Amino acid sequence: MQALDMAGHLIRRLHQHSTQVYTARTREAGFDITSVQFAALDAIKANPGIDQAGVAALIAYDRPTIGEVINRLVSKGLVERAINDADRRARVLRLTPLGEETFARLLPIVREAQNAILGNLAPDERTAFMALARSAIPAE
Amino acid sequence: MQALDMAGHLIRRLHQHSTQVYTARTREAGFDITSVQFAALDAIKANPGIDQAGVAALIAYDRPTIGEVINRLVSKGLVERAINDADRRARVLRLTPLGEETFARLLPIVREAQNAILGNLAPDERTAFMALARSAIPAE
DNA sequence: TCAAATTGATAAGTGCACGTATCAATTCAG
DNA sequence: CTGAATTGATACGTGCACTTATCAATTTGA
Repeated sequence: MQALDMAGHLIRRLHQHSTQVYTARTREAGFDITSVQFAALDAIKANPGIDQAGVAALIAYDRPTIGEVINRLVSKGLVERAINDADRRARVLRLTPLGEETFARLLPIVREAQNAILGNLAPDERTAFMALARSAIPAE
Repeated sequence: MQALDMAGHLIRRLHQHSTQVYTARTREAGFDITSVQFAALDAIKANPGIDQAGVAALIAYDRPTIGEVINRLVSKGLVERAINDADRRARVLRLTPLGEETFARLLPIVREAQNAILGNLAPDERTAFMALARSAIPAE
């Protein structure tokens, strides 16, 4: 068992833990919005009129994945998608009123989940971890 | 854009980066074995005769996922699966000779990839990161 | 001892995550 | 100005990752 203490394995375990905490907290609060969907909502809220490729670039996903994520957000009534008249290839995205309201209610829960994710670390360790993580991630 | 600097998002980006480095290195070397498949091979090599549930527990996956991973390893001829006569529910797993040989050739490449994954960190930062990651992951 | 609980495996379904390919729309270069 | 390259979106395929459900085999406990 050499794999267990490799960086890649630890990072995967962290990601697994992070996802489980996120899902548990948001479900408890009555939401059915995955972390990718939340990130997409956040990007669209901050950049109304952005297109799908823009969202993908902002939150570091590939376009096919984001296309399907947006599909789910549209079918949940949280996002509206329209053809951009200036560039007819692009789909202009905006939060619906329900999307705005849902995001506002979800945000504090997601924030709280972040503390829980690093709940095994002391406050100064959390800061150190976040700084190291930021450095380790390649620029783009 | 509040999500970008949240712990969950940083961890996801790290995981994405880690997977990309692993995949690039192993593909370059001519292998088609994912990181989960490698972890499973490692667990089976270290514990010949282990069953699927044992592998899942060791490397922290759910049983259905590991079942499919083992399927792929069996169809690649790297693992053999037999019914355990002592407990006929269980499938006893072992590396085939090809599995042994493949693992031996793959191991140094995977090890090298671990350094590359944390390539943006200085040596002492890597140690610190690994220690914080270990602490952050829940006990079991 | 035998019904109940547990355990190992698998099936079915959802949702990423990414590579590759394709198509349409736009931009750019000669 | 027009053919080539680029860009936005989508389709398709693979491989996780997990939940829930089901079934069979085993263990257990009254």
